[in-house]
Amino acid sequence: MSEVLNISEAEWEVMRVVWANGESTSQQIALVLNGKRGWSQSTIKTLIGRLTSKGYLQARKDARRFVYTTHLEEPESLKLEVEGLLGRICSRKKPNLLAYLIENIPMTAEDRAMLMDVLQNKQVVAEVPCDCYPGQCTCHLHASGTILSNHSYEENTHEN
Amino acid sequence: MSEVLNISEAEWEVMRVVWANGESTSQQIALVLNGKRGWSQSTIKTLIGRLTSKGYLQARKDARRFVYTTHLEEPESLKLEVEGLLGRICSRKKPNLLAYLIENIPMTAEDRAMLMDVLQNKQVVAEVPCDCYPGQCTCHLHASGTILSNHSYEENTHEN
DNA sequence: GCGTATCGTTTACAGTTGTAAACTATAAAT
DNA sequence: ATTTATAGTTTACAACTGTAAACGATACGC
Repeated sequence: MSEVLNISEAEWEVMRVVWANGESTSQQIALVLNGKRGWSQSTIKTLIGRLTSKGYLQARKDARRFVYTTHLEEPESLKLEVEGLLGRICSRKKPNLLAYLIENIPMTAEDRAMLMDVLQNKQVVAEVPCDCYPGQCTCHLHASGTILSNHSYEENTHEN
Repeated sequence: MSEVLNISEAEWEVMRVVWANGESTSQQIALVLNGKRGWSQSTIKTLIGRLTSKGYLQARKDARRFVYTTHLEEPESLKLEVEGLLGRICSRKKPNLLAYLIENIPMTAEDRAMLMDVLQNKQVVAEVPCDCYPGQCTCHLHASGTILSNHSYEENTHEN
């Protein structure tokens, strides 16, 4: 549960059907995705084929047709994808993104309470280190000013 | 600030340099990305070219060279990307993803307090509606228990 | 047994992405 | 003026994606 997934957007649509329904035939998948995206059976077959060779779907012969299953879990998969995206920004900016998401994801009172709880139990650190490659984040711009050991981005709100 | 971005992974690396340094020449960008990814100047030029034709970078002639800038903001861009990913799962599952992120994103006490605050002020809804296409989410499987009006996918989970 | 519907497999083909060499223009150095 | 360094533009090319038609095998209806 930590390698990088290689599921394209279109392939993801197929995975969702299998995640939602468990064992699925290409026909069932095609039914859903023909409705949702207008894709032909051919297209679905191609996508299933690709997912199968990538190892994300398993095919079990059942009488005349194949039944497809997956060992992947949807939540895990999405986590991997999201983590991939989060790797694109400085760690120090991630809490702000979180704030944005909290503001924009609709939730019930229970959800909120649950998140409250998670947040309350969250371990914090004294400082979140900038993990960007120098030149890709303003944290580093002033970092080497006086070489002051390791922490050195106290006034990053402005640059030159 | 709401269209879908089309910035590939490699292109994003270029954007980060411009976001971090503001006006940048291809040379500066190449310096950073040669260090980080080992890419040649040629590669950088290609990426810059693509970003420019996509309209994500603007080129201003400065003496003999071009200076590149962007009108995009990094946080906005990432939000768009993340939102794209979030569109891949049922809205009802998003709060759980949030919990996961809170648990896994390192933050300071201030960050946590800030998020607490955001959470405390968060408007909640009585119920988060499932926004999945039928057949791509289990929410729908049981949703039609007694209704059976227009939708007709109640027994797709099995076929002969 | 023979046509027909149904699967799965092969082939197709254009667009995007990663990665870069080759080519061209031009300014700087001598 | 000629070489050389530097910047940008064109061309390249394989892998991956989106989308599907064509082909082949086979089971079902009659």
